[in-house]
Amino acid sequence: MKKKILISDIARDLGVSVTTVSFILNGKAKEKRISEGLTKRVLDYVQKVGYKPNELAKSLRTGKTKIIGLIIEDISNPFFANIARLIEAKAYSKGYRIIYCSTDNQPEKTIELIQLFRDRHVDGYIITPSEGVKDTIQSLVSSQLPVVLFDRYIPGLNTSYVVSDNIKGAYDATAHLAQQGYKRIALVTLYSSQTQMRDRMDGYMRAIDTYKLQPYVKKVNMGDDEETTISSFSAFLADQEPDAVFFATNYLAIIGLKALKQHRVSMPAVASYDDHTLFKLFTPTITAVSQPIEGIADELINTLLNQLDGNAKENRQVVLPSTLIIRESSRARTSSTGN
Amino acid sequence: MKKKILISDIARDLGVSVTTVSFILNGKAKEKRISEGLTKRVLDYVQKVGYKPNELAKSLRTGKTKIIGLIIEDISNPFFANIARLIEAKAYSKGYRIIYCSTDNQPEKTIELIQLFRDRHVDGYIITPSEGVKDTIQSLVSSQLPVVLFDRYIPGLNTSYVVSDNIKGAYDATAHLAQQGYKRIALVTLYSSQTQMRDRMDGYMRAIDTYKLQPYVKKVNMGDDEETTISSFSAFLADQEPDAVFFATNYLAIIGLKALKQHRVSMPAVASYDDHTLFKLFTPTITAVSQPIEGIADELINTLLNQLDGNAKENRQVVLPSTLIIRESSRARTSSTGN
DNA sequence: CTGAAAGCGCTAACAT
DNA sequence: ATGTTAGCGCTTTCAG
Repeated sequence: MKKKILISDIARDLGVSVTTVSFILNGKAKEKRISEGLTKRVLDYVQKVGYKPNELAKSLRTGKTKIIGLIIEDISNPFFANIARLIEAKAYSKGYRIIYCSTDNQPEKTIELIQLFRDRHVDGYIITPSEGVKDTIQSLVSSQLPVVLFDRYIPGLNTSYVVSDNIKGAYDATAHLAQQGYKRIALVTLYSSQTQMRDRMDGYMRAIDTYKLQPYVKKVNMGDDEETTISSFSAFLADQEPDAVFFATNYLAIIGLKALKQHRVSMPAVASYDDHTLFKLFTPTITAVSQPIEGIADELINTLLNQLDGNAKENRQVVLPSTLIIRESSRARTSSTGN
Repeated sequence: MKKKILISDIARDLGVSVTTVSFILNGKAKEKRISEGLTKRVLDYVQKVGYKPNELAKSLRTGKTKIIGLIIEDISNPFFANIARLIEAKAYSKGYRIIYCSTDNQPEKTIELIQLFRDRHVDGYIITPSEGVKDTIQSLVSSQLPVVLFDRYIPGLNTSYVVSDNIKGAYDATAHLAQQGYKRIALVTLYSSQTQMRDRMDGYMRAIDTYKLQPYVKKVNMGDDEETTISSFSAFLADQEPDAVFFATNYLAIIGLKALKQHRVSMPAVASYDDHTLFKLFTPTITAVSQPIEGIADELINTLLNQLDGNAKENRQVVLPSTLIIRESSRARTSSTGN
């Protein structure tokens, strides 16, 4: 149907040189002082025949693809999905396209994806680094490629990043539970030394210190199947009998809620880092630390575009505040429940 | 850090021609009868210096990118997100990469994305078509590009597609509600003439016919903000007083549940097309028609790979069965509720 | 078995 | 102001 039409075709048809057409097409008509008339004639003709330059050839020639690679932990987590959507929209308006992939937080997959994006010559990278990818990211940075990390960063690696204030967010949630009268406040987190997890633990511990409580920490394995995690968590509940539980991520909270629902133990107070649609609909509604999604997306794309434009003197390291959203699940502890 | 190394570099270093290296790299050593020894020597060297061919140049030359474009309605909907993940994994194992984007079901965005992918010369397309993109898809097909639609298809356009049995799924859910003793069973759906919506309506109506009930249909606008939809739905509930509601999609159900939760009307029985994590956690748990996600992903990728390999005599149009998952929200109607 | 060379479609010095 | 032309890095025909 559509015969592929080339820049040389349109040059020939119009009796001008390809250079002229190329200049006009790339908005250099003014700069190269090409006549208004000709410019318009070319543009109109291009429009008419529906000429589209071969982006592959263009990229090969210029070394630019106008593509940003977005490598995130899990596209099916609403937190990441929403950030992805926002970034996509913002990048789009700046003439960049996004291609994204999920890592499932697996180092091998992350490394492979970064390699894939390198092969495809993406212009810049936005990454939620999993553990064990320090070298790979390092090599990106050393190759002068624009990179900005988010949700977590890599200690000892000087890159740009955008994260939320995990310490304060976790502190606020824990302190809130303490203020509501809960005494045995547990933290449910992952076996993970990633910065966001470490910081949430830190925030939790600081609040525990402030209120002179005892810590109860349950760690679970990211990779385990849901059944295993549920029963392990249930065992923890039975064993430690916390009267409040703070989940370090929304997917941990969801698994926890499943466990609570299944095992019909008496419901402790609950709070979670990261918000989720479910939290507004669960009975009771769930208190959560909400990250500033829009702000994170803004900072990410601005930081990256800055680097892409070459205006990046230094790396930007942004920490944005989270907000505690208080819902039913952290209602003040009733005396009847206590002793 | 990494000096970009070219095929000519490795040819020079090894004292052979680029042709030889290229042949070896592309697995044509045997075919071209290049000595085992040389083949190994080249491969080892390539390995050692970490040579990576420039995929851009390769694509420009061969006209193949080994990339599949995945254009879906909404990556933040778990149904689509999960399918995307499965497709990604399967494509990956066949040497294809996936790049995906969301359309928000907007025709303009869909058309733009298809154009973008065309510009990037993706080898094949998997698309959830929004309304009003018939011509664009047509032009893809006419240009002999491998395309397979899913979740819905475009009537009057002969393409491959993979959908679930929407009529039967909706029929089953509605019939189930009827069998449980509900009399005023409402359907909540979108203003949309897309095939999946039309078919779900159809299935609902057939069940209504079978059980000699009256239909109650509420249509809402996809584009409206949540508030508007909630109040419009609440008005419908107050006005029509259905004793059971069947939602045509999971996001409609979620909005509906929010409305029910907010307005504290007496809870009707509820069922939804498409499952969702939330449905297992809501109180009551929500009955849902679950689509065979794995099966859909399998069929999609197989159909597309078939076309990519050129073994596609004809278009494949696959309809997969859905499964009704009965949960608490459709418990038999109690006499106390009735009259 | 291996090498020379012609492009894939485009951009941008360089020349005019 | 516009045309000529040399590549970007790779694959692949055609000759040895």
